[in-house]
Amino acid sequence: MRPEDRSDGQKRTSFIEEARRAQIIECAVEAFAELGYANTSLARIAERAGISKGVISYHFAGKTELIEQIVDHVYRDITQFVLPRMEGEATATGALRANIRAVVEYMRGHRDQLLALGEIFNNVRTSDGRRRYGVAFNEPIYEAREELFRRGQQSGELRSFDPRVMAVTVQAAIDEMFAYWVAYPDHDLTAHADELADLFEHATRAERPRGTAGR
Amino acid sequence: MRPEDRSDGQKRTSFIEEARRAQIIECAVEAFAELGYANTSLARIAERAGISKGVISYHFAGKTELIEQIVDHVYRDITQFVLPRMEGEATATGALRANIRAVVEYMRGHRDQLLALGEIFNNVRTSDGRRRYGVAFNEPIYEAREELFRRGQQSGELRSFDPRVMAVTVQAAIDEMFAYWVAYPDHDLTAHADELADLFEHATRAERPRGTAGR
Amino acid sequence: MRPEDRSDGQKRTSFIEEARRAQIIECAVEAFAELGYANTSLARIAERAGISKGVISYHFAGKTELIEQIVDHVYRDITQFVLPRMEGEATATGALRANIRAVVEYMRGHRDQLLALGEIFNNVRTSDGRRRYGVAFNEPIYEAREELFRRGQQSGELRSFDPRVMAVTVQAAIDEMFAYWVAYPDHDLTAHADELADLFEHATRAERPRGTAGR
Amino acid sequence: MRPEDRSDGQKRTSFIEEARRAQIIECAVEAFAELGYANTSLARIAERAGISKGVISYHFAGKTELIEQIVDHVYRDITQFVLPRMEGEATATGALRANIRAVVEYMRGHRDQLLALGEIFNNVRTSDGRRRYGVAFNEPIYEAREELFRRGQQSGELRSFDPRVMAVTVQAAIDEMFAYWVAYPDHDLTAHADELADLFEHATRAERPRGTAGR
DNA sequence: GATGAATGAGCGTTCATTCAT
DNA sequence: TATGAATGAACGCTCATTCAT
Repeated sequence: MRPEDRSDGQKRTSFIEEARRAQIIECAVEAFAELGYANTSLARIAERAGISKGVISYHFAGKTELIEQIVDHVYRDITQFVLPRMEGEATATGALRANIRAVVEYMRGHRDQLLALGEIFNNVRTSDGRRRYGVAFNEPIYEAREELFRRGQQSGELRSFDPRVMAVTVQAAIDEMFAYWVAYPDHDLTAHADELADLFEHATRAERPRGTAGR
Repeated sequence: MRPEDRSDGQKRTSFIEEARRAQIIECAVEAFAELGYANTSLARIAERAGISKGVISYHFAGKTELIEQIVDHVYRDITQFVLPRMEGEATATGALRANIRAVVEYMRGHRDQLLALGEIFNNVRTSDGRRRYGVAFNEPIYEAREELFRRGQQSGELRSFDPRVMAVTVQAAIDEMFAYWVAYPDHDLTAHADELADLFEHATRAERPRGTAGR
Repeated sequence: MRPEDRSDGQKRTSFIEEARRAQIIECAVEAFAELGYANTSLARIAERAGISKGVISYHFAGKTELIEQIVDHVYRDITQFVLPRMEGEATATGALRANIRAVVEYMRGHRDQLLALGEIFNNVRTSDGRRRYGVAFNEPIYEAREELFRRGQQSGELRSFDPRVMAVTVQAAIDEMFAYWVAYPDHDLTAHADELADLFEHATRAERPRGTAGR
Repeated sequence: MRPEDRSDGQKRTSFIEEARRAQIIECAVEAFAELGYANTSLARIAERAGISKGVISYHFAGKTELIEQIVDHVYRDITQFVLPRMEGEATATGALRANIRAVVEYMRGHRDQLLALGEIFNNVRTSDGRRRYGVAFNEPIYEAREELFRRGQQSGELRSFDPRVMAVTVQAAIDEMFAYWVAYPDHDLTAHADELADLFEHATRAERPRGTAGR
């Protein structure tokens, strides 16, 4: 029985327990990133970690739980990295630019994590065949960005558009920037990020009224 | 033994042969779309087609060839559908809008095909572990769209931006629109398409020179 | 229904029928020789013959009958070649030497046939797991050679030894000469054959009585 | 995952691991001997061992490794048995006779091992279609026997003949003696062995010079 | 006479999982 | 805590054979 299951609530996880879990998660991330979802078996992960295959089953209830832990771990990591870097921006445009830059900065240091997350999102299914981590999993991100756009529209900074479509599209643009960089590692991420920021600035900002130009 | 490509080019495949191959491809597309790549085995495909598992091996050299045929089939289909609908547009903005609308129209009638293509693109790997259909597979699309943007920039219709980033981002926006619609089948595709067209119109059109308005 | 099955006894096999059967047997021999028994399937044979797989099943009751036909064909061929070349030899030693030389001559022109025969002998089993063509299949050869040796012993040409062991060993020596030549195609078959003839001459000839030497 | 060769060389395989491997090898030998190469599948071997099919794949990297282990095992076994029994023989003729007797003695107790080895030698091929264990695999035996004959020729004990042909023929004679005994289990192996020893003694010993006898 | 099409069994292999130690 | 050992299902694929045309 793993310590976590203890009912007395004491010392739910030992240090060594946590270290093993972290090590396994790390190796699993590497495996998913390098080999792809379909080619990543528990045996391959164990091989990378230099441990017996059974150890994974001991520390995680099954492949499903291991994957959930990976998703949790990476998601928490990204959020902790990106959110602080978006604070203090007065305008929606500024916040979006900061958002994109922060994500790009994260990408550089966490290529494997993001690749693994992508493999998992694209492939993991529930037993009834539906995606386990569908678009719906992005809802928090969409909603935050929607809120950002809505405030910008209310303040007159941004033009009128569907905030949900814009939020979804921004995410798609960022994700594809990552995929493109993975495919072409020499690709200039910083330039791409700036282009994206410009793109969405033009796409969202309020238009100066045409008639007033000659005033 | 299936009749191989004859050197004289005559009667390469019989009618019944083609029918079976088409049926198998169709069922495979359904399976990939519904079950996802990792859960789609030849047995599952055969089950859907109501045939014995070995029949697939009889008509296709292997799973690899079946997948290649699916990719070829869908790619040819989508190209034949979209390209004609983009002709006759004078402006880059108009062409892009027509492009988005055509793809949306295709999506409605070919949800499974596009889903299957996505599953295949995201998962198929060569024996050395690299993606079989990587971003590079989108190169023709990127280049066509780049050319469109470049001509728009030269004519003064569009502002200055990196055409490659814009091309990549347009594709990402379209792909994500599809994924979003799959996740939320009640989502208004037409409205989304129009929003995208507006978005990229704002993002790409030339800015009226600030100084010339005689303020 | 194949013509052979006709009860009226007329024209049991047509010319074209025989030609096809001969062609299939020839290609099967090649396949067994090149690929080995385990890798030779009806499909592979058909491929070599440039015919559909089903044709073999049409002309032969099954793989079993095809193999039987091959054995019959090759056996008859060998016998027809070797026997005439052994006639006219007065002594047992001379007959054996002629025998070895004739077989060697046959080997040179029928490498594949002998290889195929070997593959079949070593591998074909009856349904109860026993060898279909065991050592027992060599009985006619053994007996003929035994008879030769026995006559040589009666005439005083040969010393006293077990004719059966000698007959078996001669066959083994010839078979291994063939295998060795197959493995080393540059090996000098003629020299090997002469060595064998010498070897068995020394091994079989009557010894001059030791005591009489000083007479 | 089976514990691979550790770099520190410690505890490479557990006791139970070795026991299972030995058991599987033993059952595989039986299966090859009884059923023949083509009819021996991992499933059949597992059936004999009373274990699940996957267990074999767990203990051996694949069918190839299992077969290699069988060959290694039997080869080592036979060498350890025969070599000591050939020592202390002063003459080449004596050594050869001891050799034949030792092999016969081994045959009696290891019928299946030798049968299995034969099945494997005659059938296993590399992926390019060539024999995995060809005649070349007998080279060490040939060379040792060649050396024996050569020394006998130099000492004047043996007549002049091609040592390689003689070595190859001796091996063929021994192998065929085994095959004959397998086909006719009541066959008198001891008598056969003595006949062979006589045969090769006559075939190899120096002839008394014809002229010196003072006829 | 000949063929394309299909079948069902069996192949070697990989997998996630279980369990006694 | 950790592991080696084992399992049974499923995988992609090949096979000899059957059969309607």
